Amino acid sequence: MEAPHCKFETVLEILVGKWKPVVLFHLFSNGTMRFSELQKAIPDITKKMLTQQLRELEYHDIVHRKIYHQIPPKVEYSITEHGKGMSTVLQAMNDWGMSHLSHLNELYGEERSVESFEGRLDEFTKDKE
Amino acid sequence: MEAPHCKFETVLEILVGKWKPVVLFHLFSNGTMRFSELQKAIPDITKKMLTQQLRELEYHDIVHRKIYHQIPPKVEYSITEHGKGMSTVLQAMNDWGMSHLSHLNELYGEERSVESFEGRLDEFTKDKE
DNA sequence: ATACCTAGTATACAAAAAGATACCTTTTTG
DNA sequence: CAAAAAGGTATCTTTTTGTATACTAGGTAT
Repeated sequence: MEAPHCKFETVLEILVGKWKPVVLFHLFSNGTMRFSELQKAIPDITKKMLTQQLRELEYHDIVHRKIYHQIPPKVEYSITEHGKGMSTVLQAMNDWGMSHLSHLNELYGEERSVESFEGRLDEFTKDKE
Repeated sequence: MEAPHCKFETVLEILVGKWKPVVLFHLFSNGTMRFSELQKAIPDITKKMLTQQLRELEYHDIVHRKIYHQIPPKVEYSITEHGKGMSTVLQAMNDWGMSHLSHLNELYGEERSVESFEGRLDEFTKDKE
């Protein structure tokens, strides 16, 4: 059975936040991106949220922030070496996540998607046998 | 560099929630547990929260709920077969998480812990460089 | 002189998640 | 008759997250 001996919460700490997955996705895919490029890539995010999520990732040394002292300002973000080490974990999460999605499809039918989880949950919460 | 091609969010969906990690930890460790045993194992959780987290895990077919139709009621929770398949992911998260913790310790000093992340973040948010 | 550029910050507000507390069920025990 | 037992639900309040909007800095182009 292999009980995991706790502390996967550390990874959660890093990834939790509405926009962190997308931000990471873009940085992992594109390498180095400016603040404004990230904004364009994630149209619905506000500056405040983008800044916040980036700062949290920077705190965990997942993302590096390079400031060019110019006017107008230029700031580039990229995945740190330490951050790259997380990619195997993300890959593992991704792979199992995919198979989990098809498992959910088997259970609840095809008209499922990650976004519609909540709606389904309500129905489910009602007692059944 | 190996860019993870997205959708690790599915795993986040399952694990996010203040009490999910602890609940899973106990179920993975102890096998089958009654509602009240979980409550005792996690003293600060309220019934409402425990129920909610369990229902969400049940929805994802990670946790199974077995009802004994007795008075007083008896309900047992356990990890499903599908849920056991997640243990490798949790293990990966756990392992990298541990190394990440020591990395943080190198960066910020020993008086660090998972719980004190936030306090540190505030200091960090202020511009540096 | 004014507008524009980028990468933010400040402030106020709305929405979502979590906490506190009380109540319900049905049978057995005192 | 009242209390206890286990596993909840209902309702309300508080806390945490996220959104919307306006504003800033300092130099360049018009």
